[in-house]
Amino acid sequence: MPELQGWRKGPWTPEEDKLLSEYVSLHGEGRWSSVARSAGLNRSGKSCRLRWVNYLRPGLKRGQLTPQEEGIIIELHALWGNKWSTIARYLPGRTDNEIKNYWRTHFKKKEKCSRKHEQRKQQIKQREEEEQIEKPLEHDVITSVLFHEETSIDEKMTEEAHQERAQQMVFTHPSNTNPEHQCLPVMFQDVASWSDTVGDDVLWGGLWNLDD
DNA sequence: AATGATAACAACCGCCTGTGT
DNA sequence: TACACAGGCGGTTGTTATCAT
Repeated sequence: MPELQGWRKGPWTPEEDKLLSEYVSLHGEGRWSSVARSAGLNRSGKSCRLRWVNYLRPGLKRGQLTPQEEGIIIELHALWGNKWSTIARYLPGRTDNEIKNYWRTHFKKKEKCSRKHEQRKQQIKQREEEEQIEKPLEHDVITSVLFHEETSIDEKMTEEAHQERAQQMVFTHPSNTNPEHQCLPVMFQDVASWSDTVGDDVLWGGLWNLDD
C-alpha cells in the first residue's frame, strides 16, 4: 500500500512541479504510479496525476471565468448535473476541479433562494393535483421547464441524448482555439446576457436546479 | 488597524470502473 | 470468471486572499 509507505502530502513545491513537468514532457502522461517512482517524487500516483491535470498541464487557462464560460457551465449543469469532467470538455483550458469549485462558491449562495422556491413548487404542485382535471399541456411543459421538476431531463435523458442535444446546437465559441472543442450549444451565447434580463429569482431559483 | 465573513483555490479521500492477468 | 490494480471522477476539506464592517 503506497499510502502506508509515507507519500508526501500537502502543497506542491516548485521543485516537485519541475520534476513532474520534466518527466511528463519526456515520457508522456499515464502510468502515474511509475511517474511517482521514476521522477524521484515522493508523491502518490494519484497526487501526481491531479497536480498535472489541474495545474501543470499545458494550455490551462488561469484566472476568472468569463460570463460566457459561466453561461456554458450553467446550461451544461442543467443538462448533466454534477458531471464536472463532462462539462469541462466543453470548456477548453478549464479543469473539472476548477468548474466544480466555481460552481460551489458562486452558486451555493443561491441555495437559499432555491429552497424558498422549492417550497413554492410544492405548493403549486399540490394545487395542480387538486385542479388536475383541466390542466393544459403547455402548462405542464412550462412548469416542468421553469421549475425543473423531480422528473427532470437529467433523469429522463441518457448521456448520449444529452451529448446529441448539445451537439445539435452548434456555434463557435470565440475563446476557443481548439477546433476539437469548437462545437457548443448555440443557446450558450445568450445565457449571460439573458441572465441579466431575467430576475435572479427566476434564474437561480427556477430555471436551474441548484440543489444537487 | 483589527476582525469576521466570504470567495477562490489547491489538494485529499473514497468510490467506481476499466483492464490486465 | 475472479481478482488486483491503476486511473478517473465527484465530494469534501483546508488554506489563503480579499472585502466589508
